[in-house]
Amino acid sequence: MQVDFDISQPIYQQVIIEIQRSLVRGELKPGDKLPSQRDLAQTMKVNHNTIQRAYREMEGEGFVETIRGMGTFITNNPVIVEEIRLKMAGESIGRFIEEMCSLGMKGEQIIAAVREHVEMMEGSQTV
Amino acid sequence: MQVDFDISQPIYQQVIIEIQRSLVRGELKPGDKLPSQRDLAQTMKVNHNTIQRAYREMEGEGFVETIRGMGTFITNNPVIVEEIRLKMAGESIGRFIEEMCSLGMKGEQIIAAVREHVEMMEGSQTV
Amino acid sequence: MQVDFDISQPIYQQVIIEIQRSLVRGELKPGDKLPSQRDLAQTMKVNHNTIQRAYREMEGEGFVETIRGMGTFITNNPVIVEEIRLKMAGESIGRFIEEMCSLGMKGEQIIAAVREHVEMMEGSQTV
Amino acid sequence: MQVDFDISQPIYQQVIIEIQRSLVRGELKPGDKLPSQRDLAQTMKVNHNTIQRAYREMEGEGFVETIRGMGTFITNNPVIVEEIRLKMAGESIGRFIEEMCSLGMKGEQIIAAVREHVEMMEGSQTV
DNA sequence: GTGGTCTAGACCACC
DNA sequence: GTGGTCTAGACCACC
Repeated sequence: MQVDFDISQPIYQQVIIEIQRSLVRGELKPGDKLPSQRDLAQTMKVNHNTIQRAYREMEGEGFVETIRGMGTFITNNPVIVEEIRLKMAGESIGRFIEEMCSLGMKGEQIIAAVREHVEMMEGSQTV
Repeated sequence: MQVDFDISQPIYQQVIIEIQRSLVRGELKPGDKLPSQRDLAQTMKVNHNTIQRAYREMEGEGFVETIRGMGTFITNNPVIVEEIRLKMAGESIGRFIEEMCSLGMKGEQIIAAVREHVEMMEGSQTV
Repeated sequence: MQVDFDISQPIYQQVIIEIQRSLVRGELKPGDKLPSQRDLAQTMKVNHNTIQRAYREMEGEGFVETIRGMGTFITNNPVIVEEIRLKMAGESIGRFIEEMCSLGMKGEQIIAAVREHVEMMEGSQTV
Repeated sequence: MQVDFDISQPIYQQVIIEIQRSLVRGELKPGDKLPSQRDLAQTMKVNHNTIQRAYREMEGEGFVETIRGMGTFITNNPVIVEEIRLKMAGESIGRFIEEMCSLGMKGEQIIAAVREHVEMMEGSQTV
């Protein structure tokens, strides 16, 4: 879980996104233990308080649970995987549509452009 | 044209993108003179070689023209605005679809999700 | 808002309680601006991060709203005063009943003892 | 008998309360010998003069008796258990009603709120 | 070992 | 001026 950080976003948010991606990709599963705050801090070369902030935010969203003295765990509820996936997809779509609008494209044009791109990709993959 | 830079991409590319955005937004027009390399370097607080690299890349794409002793100008051809717009839209769509695929979503799902989001936005504005 | 801290509870929680009490007592009202994080930190002789933690927790509960560069404000909704009052009363009752149970008293005994005490007080105040 | 101390109250009083709680919980019985002042001081990590002060106060209340050369004993009278229980309950009720009044609640409301809370607890356990 | 709290102090973004 | 982020490091509680 070694990543380079972006200056355009707080580190703790990038930590959250990395963990959520791992969950969506299936590398982490509901009930799994996350690395200890200090360990992950060392691995990611950031301060333990920064990891704690990330873990605490995720706890506030019900995505992880912290048991004092034991560690932090992905909430043991299979539903969260789908929840996180949808949340991340929604954010991705939001950013994308904003970008397209700033390029002067309107709703129908955006949908058409995405469809075109998708069909092009599927065509090239002989689906 | 004050921006914050991202460490995830060379600065000269970010400079190019900023200039292209200005063109698409209509703040720059075909035939307009760009700031001198040293002026822009100062404004953007980057090294003037970085600006030079950006201008040279754009010249290679036929997007700008440098006239010795006069400065650098947006190519005086109205068509380039649309070209740039489409190029940027295509890049944006590419990144977006890549993100969605990494979240496990497939072609039709992506199109449906975008349509849903667009309709939601239009619904809340048109009514 | 000068208080002495208790070692039995985190400082940031004590800060939250002090602010909630001020609200319930009417010294603070919905919409009021709280002291800036740095100012309150200085007044209370704690670190600004400790105050920030308190403010952030309250924001998570929808009790205050922070506007970057402007400050932190009690949520401008009269309903919260009653919400906070009920929340604090509930916590108070919970602690009390726990204490009484640890003294071996049961439900009806506790109610009877409270009633007795209340009537004694009201009697002595000529109500 | 390991406890954390509160700065809001003299330590010797906290020592007294701990001993009284042990009696009410049945961990100590009338006639039992208390630890020696120096032993208890070491266990509780406080100065032995603090323990001496606590023992002396309790002796003043007739709750313990010190026999020169033998040690300090809980007064060998079964009635004291009930006395202590009632005294502690009374203090607890007093603090509680003060808290509720400071939240703007009046006598009947307080009784109603306690009854509600108690019934809720019993409902969830009896069923 | 694991998380929780706190500090002092730095630097940033927005106004 | 106001909040936001981050660090290094301390000390604590619980196991």
